[in-house]
Amino acid sequence: MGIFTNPSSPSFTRALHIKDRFLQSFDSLKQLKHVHSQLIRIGLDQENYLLNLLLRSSFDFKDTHYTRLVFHQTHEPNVFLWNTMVRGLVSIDCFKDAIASYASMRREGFSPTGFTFPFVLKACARLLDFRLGLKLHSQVVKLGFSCDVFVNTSLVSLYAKCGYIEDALKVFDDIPNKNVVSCTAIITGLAKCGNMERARLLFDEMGEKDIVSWSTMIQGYASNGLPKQALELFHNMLDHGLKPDCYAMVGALSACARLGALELGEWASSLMNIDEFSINPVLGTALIDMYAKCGSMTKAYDVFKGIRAKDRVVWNAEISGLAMNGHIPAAFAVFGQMQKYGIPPDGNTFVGLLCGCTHAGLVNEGRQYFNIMVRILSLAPTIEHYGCMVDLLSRAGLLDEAHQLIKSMPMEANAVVWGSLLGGCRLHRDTQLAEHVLKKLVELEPWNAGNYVQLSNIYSASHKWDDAENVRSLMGERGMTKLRGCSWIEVCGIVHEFLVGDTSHPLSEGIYSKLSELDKDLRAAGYVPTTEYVLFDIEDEEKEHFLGCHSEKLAVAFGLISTGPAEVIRVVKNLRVCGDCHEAIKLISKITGREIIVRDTNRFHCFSGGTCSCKDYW
DNA sequence: ATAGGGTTAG
Repeated sequence: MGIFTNPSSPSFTRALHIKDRFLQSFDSLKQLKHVHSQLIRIGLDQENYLLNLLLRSSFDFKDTHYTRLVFHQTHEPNVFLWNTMVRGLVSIDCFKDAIASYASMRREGFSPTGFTFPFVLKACARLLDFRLGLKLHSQVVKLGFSCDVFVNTSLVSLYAKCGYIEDALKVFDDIPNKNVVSCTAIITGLAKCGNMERARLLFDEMGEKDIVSWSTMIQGYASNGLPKQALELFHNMLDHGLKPDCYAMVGALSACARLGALELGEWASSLMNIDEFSINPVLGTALIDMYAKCGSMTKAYDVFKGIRAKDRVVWNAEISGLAMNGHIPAAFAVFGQMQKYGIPPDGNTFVGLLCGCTHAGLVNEGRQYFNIMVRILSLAPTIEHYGCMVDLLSRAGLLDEAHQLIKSMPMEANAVVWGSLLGGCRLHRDTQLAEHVLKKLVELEPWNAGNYVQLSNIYSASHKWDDAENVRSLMGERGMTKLRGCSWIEVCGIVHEFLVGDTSHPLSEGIYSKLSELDKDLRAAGYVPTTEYVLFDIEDEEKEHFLGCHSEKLAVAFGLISTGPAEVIRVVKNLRVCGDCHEAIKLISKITGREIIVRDTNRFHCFSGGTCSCKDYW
């Protein structure tokens, strides 16, 4: 029996006093230890209720040494103390220790309670240990917790995190009293495996929605490449009178980043106290990334400067942003700063740096960074690093060396790597190697129509008519639908979408008359439309007249007629920018004196005064 | 007398 059962005991008031002290927070471990010493002095240091509060507070300081000391000095730990131990270890990310602690608890003969399982299952989920999960699940059943909604929600989350969505669904379906949390757990799992339709059905069926469920859906759309749906839901959430939390904000910002929707992104960020972005590095990173992907590095840098506790991810986002926007010396300088501040770089840091080298064609610098990473820092290069190196070498025309590197890689090359080599083939007009690469790409991405189109174009150009025809019929057999080129432009906070040859826009007439006006100007400037790009074109479209109707041209023309003369025109395209359009947009930037930024699947093209920041390589 | 499950950026 504990001290609180006997109010007449002389220690009762002192125990109450100490209990109240535990309900406040502690500024330092020293303060906590002081209260511990008081417990010992007044002889209450074996009072399990108070010890449990002490143990719980001790985890705030992430000092497992002291935590263990408290626990081991307890003569007769009860199940509350064991649960607190497991929970605390999970809360400080010591998942293996948490599981070990659970094992000790069982060895000591304690039977887990309904509270124990959520903690230990969470540890298991974070370790992605499916086998242990199965064992725990059978204990859950054996000990009679199969109807506990808390325990089952943890199981759903565990299976979903490990990628076993069917098992997760099975557990979920059998939960008798589902609630908003268990629904959110399964929605997370469905979103993770890309099944947003089913996730949405469940979401719409949920009676009660809270900020977590909204945020989960928004984030699910954003990370599954459905940014418009993400933003639509974000608006819905606001209409329901909910204020975005940092999770919803990160989802909305990443959707804006994908769409290149700068104004929307700034509007979204204005819904949150601006200080939050300086205090929370996750939020800050999302905002940097949004600005970077919208081509606005000046603003990204302001955010970056303001973030108080810059972790490695913050630094990486800034470096990558600068690199992808072509500010290479600045990217190198920020890397220098990062080292000065003693933040050790990781693999992602080097992806950013190598991407910068590729952008600027700095072959030697790229080789140096690769060596620093591998030889000095002993970081194992991933396929992304090889992709950057292949890109770098290919761009410089070192196609053989790039091809050799692919063959010598410790892993199988993926489509990105082969795609980089193909870029080099395109730039340096090597159709033979391109044919080889495209065959690989068709194998690796049988669903990607662009590869078939390019391969067939190359066959046609080298008069291999039969091969060309075979590729075409293969496309037909596989029921391929060509991915239609699609571009977005945001004007006054509204995202306008254009498809190839689109005439559905309300201002379509104005857009096309602007295009024919530009056509005259371009011809007067001596521009001759080129057909050689057709060879490597991924959009299989008739080019019956110059300045045809590729989506990026439509979007640019719309930008010209609907924005002020000093505004930057920002277009985002879902495919690589077409070569012909690229030439045309360069000249449009010269004739109109406008700055035009086109982000395609590979990189930024900043057109200004008749040239492009990509130096005609993409 | 004590506690619990679900959501974020590269």
